[in-house]
Amino acid sequence: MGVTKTEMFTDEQNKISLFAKVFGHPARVSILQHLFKINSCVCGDLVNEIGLAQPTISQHLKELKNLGLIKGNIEGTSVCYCIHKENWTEMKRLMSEFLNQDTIEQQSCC
Amino acid sequence: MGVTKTEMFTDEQNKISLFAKVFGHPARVSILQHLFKINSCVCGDLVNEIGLAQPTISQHLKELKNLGLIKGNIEGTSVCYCIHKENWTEMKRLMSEFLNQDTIEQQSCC
DNA sequence: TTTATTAATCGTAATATTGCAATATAATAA
DNA sequence: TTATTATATTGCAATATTACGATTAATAAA
Repeated sequence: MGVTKTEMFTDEQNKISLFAKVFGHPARVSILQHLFKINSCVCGDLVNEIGLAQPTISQHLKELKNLGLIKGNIEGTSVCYCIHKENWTEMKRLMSEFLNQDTIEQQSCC
Repeated sequence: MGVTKTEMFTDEQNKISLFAKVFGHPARVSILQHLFKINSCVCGDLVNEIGLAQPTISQHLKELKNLGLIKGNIEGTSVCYCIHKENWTEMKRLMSEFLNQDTIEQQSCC
């Protein structure tokens, strides 16, 4: 197996888990933090910044792009990446709602 | 390979990705939502609630327990699970900081 | 004690993920 | 045209994840 049974869950649950999954690797966390820190397009230096091989970084970037969290602009021979702010905001709404479930009531039992 | 090179990342980046990874499966999202909805210990009915086999649910519960997000109390033949509120709050702080990086400045370029 | 009930663990098959060398592609520079 | 540079894609090996049947362990009920 190894295949997730998405059909038994709601769209929201599947969406949350898809976003979470892409954050489930430190390289992708690192890439996003770097893009936020620079706060502009980053061309090239992601491979030097993070210590993984170029094809590996390229693959991680692809996953972030597939989920719409970053966008890439071709600039000559290089590609410049930056955060897709609108989509990030939308993702954040979904994840925050999930994370803030605990603030609704308070009466733990164990 | 298939093995994550954690040694090239900071503790914070690895921690974020570990929490995110556990949210990266809809069954675990669903389990947590159910525990929050009930807002008390849940004994047994998680297997009925979610449509997966008992060993599968047990495995997902173990992962949530390993990260400290839930706790289980043995009650007779059954085990009662609930959210570990303190650890949830701590996790939330870490994840929120990561998610709210976009609010620091605003001057996208692409 | 015997029998049910409940949840954990073991074992295993199927699939997914990670990482990188090799190669391909695309744009610019000489 | 022919390098050169930067990124993407392919192919593959190693490992991880998901799911579940079978079994085990532990308590409760008869």
